[in-house]
Amino acid sequence: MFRGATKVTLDAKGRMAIPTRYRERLAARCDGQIVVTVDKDYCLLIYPLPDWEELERKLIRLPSMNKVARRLQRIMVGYATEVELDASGRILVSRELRDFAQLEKQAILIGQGNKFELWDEERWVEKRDAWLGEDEDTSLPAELESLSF
Amino acid sequence: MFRGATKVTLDAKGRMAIPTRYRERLAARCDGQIVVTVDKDYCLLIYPLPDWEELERKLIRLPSMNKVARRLQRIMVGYATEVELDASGRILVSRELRDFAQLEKQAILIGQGNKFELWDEERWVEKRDAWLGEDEDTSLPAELESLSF
DNA sequence: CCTATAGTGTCGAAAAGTGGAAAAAAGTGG
DNA sequence: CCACTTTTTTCCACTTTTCGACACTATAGG
Repeated sequence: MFRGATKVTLDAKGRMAIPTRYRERLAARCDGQIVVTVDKDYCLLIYPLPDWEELERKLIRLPSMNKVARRLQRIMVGYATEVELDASGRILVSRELRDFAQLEKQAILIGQGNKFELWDEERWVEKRDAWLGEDEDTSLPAELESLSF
Repeated sequence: MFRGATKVTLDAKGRMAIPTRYRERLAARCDGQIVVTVDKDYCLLIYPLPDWEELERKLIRLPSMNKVARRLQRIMVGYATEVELDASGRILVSRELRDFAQLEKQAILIGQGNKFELWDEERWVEKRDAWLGEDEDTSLPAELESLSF
C-alpha cells in the first residue's frame, strides 16, 4: 500500500523526484515503469504500469454506447502517459499534464493504496479544507455511521 | 488501553518523545511500528500499526462511489505515515503532518483507547473549553441519556 | 544529596534532492 | 535534402536535508 503525503517540487522542466521510501516498492512492482493520467478533480494519478493496465482493460470493456463511459475512456486513456524513473529517481511530467492539473512549483504527492495522486499544493489545501468543512453530518451512509476510528 | 493527557514538546526537527509509561505497551503491540494520520478536527491520530491496518481495511471497503466516503479515504489514507520509535523513544512527525495540525513546540498527547490524539496545546485548550461551554443538554441520543458517570 | 532514568539538543556522516550543462534528437525552413 | 534551431534527455556536481549517535540537562526516587 502506498500511503502518506509528501511535499514535492517540480523543477523548470517539470521533473519530480519520487520520495525514496516509495522507490524500492516501485522498482519491485514495475521496474520503474509508471503511467501518469488525469483525474476528474483536476489532479494527476500515478500508477505502476501493471496496475494501470488492469484499470485500462476495465475502462475499455465499458459499454461504449454509454456517454459517461465514453467520456471517462477518452479522458483517462487519452491523457495516460508512460514515464520512467531517471537515474536520480525522478519522473518527467509533461507540459500537457501539468497544465491540466494546474501544477506549479510546489505540489503534494498523496499515497492512495495502489496509486498516487499529485496535486498542486495550494489547490490541495483548499479542496481538503472545503471537504473537511462541509458534510460533517450530511448524509453519511450507514457503513460510515458505524465506523469508529 | 491508552489513557491520560501528557504535555509533550516537539523539537526543531519535529521529533516527539513518547511518554515512557506507554512504551512497553507499544513495543509489545507493534514493535515500535506506528502510523500517524490526521483527523477532521485538525489534530493527529497515532495508531499502533496493526490497529491502523484494521481501520484502513474498513476504510477501503467503504462504497467508493460515495462522496463522503471517498473524501475520508483520501484524507486519512493520504496522510497516513509510518514512523518508528528511535533509540530514545521518539517518533518523527513529518512537516506535512505538523502543518496540518498546526503543531508548534508545545503539544498535548491524549490517550484514546487503541490510539492517541496529538493536539497543538493552544488549540486543544481552546477547543476543549468551547466544547464544554456549548450544548450541555441539547438533544442527547438515547445511549447518552442513560449514561451515568 | 546522589544516582538513575527520562528528556532534549547538537553534531557529523550519509543520502537525497535540485539545478545546470552537455549531448542527442526532433522539428523547421530554406 | 541539408543546415540550423529548438527541444528533449542524459549525466554530473553541488547543496540541502535527513538520520543516527552521542552528550548534556533535568527530574524523580532512594
